[in-house]
Amino acid sequence: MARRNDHSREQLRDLAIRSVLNIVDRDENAKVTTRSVAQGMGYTVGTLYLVFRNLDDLLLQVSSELLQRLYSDMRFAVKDEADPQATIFVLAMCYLALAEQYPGRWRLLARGSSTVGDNDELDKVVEAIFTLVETSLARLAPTRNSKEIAIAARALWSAIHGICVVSTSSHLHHRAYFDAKALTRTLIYTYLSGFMFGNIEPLTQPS
Amino acid sequence: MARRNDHSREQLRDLAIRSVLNIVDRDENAKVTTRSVAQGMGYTVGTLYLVFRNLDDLLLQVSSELLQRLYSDMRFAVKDEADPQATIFVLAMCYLALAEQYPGRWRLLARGSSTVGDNDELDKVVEAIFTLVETSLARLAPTRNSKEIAIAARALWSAIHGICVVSTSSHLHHRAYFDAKALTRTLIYTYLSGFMFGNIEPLTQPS
DNA sequence: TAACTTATTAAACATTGTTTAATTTGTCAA
DNA sequence: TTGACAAATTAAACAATGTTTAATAAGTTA
Repeated sequence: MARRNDHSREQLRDLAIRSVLNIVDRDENAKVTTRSVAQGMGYTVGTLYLVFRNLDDLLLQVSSELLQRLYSDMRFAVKDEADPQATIFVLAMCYLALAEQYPGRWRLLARGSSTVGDNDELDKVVEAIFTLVETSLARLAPTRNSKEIAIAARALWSAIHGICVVSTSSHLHHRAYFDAKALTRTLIYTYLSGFMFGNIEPLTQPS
Repeated sequence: MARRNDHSREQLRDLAIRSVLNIVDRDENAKVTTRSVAQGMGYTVGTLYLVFRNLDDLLLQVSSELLQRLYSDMRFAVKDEADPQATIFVLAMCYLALAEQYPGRWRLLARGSSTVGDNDELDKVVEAIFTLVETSLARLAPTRNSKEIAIAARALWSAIHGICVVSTSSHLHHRAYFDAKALTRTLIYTYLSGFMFGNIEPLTQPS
C-alpha cells in the first residue's frame, strides 16, 4: 500500500487537524483517538507520529489553530469607532459563539493540556487576544496605568472563560437567565462600570 | 486471600476516597487509575466495582466530598458581623486556598466529568455555596432584586473559578501580579463596586 | 459437617497511546 | 535498465488502562 509523497508534511498536518475538527464537530463528546484521527485522514497511526511528537502535541496545534481563527474573528468584529464597552462585549460574544456553535472545538480549547508552555504559537495568539481587550480597556478608562489595564484584561477574560466552563459543565443552566450569554453580559457591564467609576481597592480593608 | 467482611461498604467507600486523595496529594499530575486506587486501599480492582458504578462515579463522589469540606470551611470563615465585601473576599480565598494547597484535589474538582447531573449530593452543595455568596450580595446591595442577586452570584463565582482555571493551566503566571490571588482581588472589588454603584445595563446599547 | 451465599481475586477482554520492524515505493548512480 | 539506497507507510507488537467474568476462598447456617 505504502504510497510515497502523496502528501507533504504540511499537507499531512492539515489533514490531521481537519480530521480532529471533523471528529469533535460530529460529536462533541467523542474521544479523539490516534486511530480515529488517522482513519479520518486515510492513513494509519504511524504516519501521525511522523508529523507530531504525540497526541498531545497534535491537540495543542489544533488549539493553536482554533485560537488563531478566533483572533481573526475578533479582529474582524471590532469596529474602531464603536465605544470600548460595546467592543469588549463583542469580543466576548465571539468567544461565546465559538463555544455555542462548536462545542466540541471549544472543549478542545478548554481541556488543560498536560504539556503546557510547549507551543509558542499558542502563547503568542493568547497574548494577542489579551492585547485586543487591553486596547479597549485603555480607551474606556484612560486614567488607569498599563499595569492596571493588563491585570483587568486578564481578570475579565479569565472570568468570561470561567462562565463558559461552568455553564457548559453543569448543573445550573436549568434557568434561562443563567445561560452563558446572560451571565457574561452582566459580568462585563458590572465589571466595566466598576472599572470606570469605582475604586479598585476595597472600601474597607479585608483581614 | 479473600477476606470477608473486613470492611463494610461504607468503609470501602471511605477507603477508596481516601486512596484517591492520597494519590493526587502525592503528585498533582498523577493519573488516578482503578488499579492504583485499589492498591492504595489494599484491595483489587474488582472490589471497587462492588461499591462504585465505575471510575467516574468514584471521582464524582470524591468531588462531592471535597466540595462539602470546602463549604464547611466557608461557613467557618464567614463572620456575620463582617461587611459583605470582605465576606465575599474571604469566601473566594477559601476556594483559592484549596487550589493552592491541594492542587491535585482542585484539579479533581475542575475536571469536567463526562457524567454530569448524576450526583445529587454534588448539586446540592454547589447550590449551598451559591447561597452563601447570594446572602452577602443581598446585604451589600439591598436594592437589587433576588433574580439580579442570583445572577450576580453565579457570574462572580464562575469568574473566580475561571481565574483559577486559567492561572493554573497557563501561560500567563510569569508575572507575579497575574497570580490567581491578585486577579481575584481585582475582580471582586471592581465587580462589587460596579454592582453597588453602577448600572447593570450598558451605558450605550450594544448591537 | 455440608451446603449455600457472597466477598474477593485473578484472569480475560477491549481500547487506548506509542514504538518497532517490516515492507513498499520512489530516486539515482552505474 | 537495473540495482541499491533512502524514505514513506504500514502492520504488528507492547504496555497501560477501564471493565467484566469466572473461579476461589471464607463466612453462615441448617
